[in-house]
Amino acid sequence: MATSDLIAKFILDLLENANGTLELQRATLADKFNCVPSQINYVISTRFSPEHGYIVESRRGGGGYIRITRVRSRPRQLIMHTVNAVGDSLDIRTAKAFISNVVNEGALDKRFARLILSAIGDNALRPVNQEQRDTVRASIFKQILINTISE
Amino acid sequence: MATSDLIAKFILDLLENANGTLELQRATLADKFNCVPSQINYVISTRFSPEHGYIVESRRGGGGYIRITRVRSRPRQLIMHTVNAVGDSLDIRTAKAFISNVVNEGALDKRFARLILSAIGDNALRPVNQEQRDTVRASIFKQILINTISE
DNA sequence: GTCAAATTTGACCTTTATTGACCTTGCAAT
DNA sequence: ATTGCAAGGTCAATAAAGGTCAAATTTGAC
Repeated sequence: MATSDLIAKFILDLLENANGTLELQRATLADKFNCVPSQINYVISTRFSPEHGYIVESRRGGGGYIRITRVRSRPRQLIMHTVNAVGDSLDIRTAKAFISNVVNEGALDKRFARLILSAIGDNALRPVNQEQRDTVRASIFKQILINTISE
Repeated sequence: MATSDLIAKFILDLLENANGTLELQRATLADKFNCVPSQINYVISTRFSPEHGYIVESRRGGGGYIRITRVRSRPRQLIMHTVNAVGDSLDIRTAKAFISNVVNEGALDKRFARLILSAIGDNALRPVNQEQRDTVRASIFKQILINTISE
């Protein structure tokens, strides 16, 4: 397993035990995993972004820290929030982040998630030219989410 | 026996021992069989596609992998039949007909059906211009159906 | 023996991870 | 205010995977 995955898993564990919020020292953590400090930033920005459902705050200087907080909201709300967060354009990476967040929060079934992914994946959108893909992706994504909660 | 067959057999064995799911390194495997890495893709796409009942996921970059999972699927024939019946273009009326047929046959859940409809409806495809819509619709539709039978 | 399908190869591309040099901010002792 | 250390932040270069596509070759049916 890649170092970044291990770090992410470690943070996830901490969050679990700490009931959704934690503070960590970048240098210390980097040391624990024998990596450079900036890799911690990499992990945080790729796996603990707002799209993934986390808020990250930090402070530099003596006694500095990085605080990660997991945000939860009720399913319907979360989905609407997600719909609103998606703009007119959506790349596949960001889409994946949104989806995994919604799944993690229990607001969406895994099977649905996979189905959505297949609908907005590059394979399905092959007939759409590159410049338009992200726009179409955003549209489909939002439409599906909206339909998911209606009824 | 052709190399591709040997590779396929090897993967099949691994799947057997690993109870239906496995992760492999493309380069390593290619090395083991003295072939170029892309031949692994060839084997996977010709013998472990969703149509054959497998889900393949992968990740690039450091610590990358290819994961193959064998899946159960009962109403596969009907769905595959439908996939094959859809050409390169699909208007919304025909799509609805296909979907309701599959639903009536019990091969697809109603909720899934609704989701698919919202993904290929004119609302979702608004950003796509008229001339291209049916093409895109066909592509998304097939992609979703194929993914539906895996899982 | 011919032709189409399947396989094999390789050049080139994209994505993800890792690393390190350099930058900014906060705090506290002068 | 100034200075110095203690954090954390940024960004670009490089490395480490896997993906794609089409040309070349082999195989098999007829």
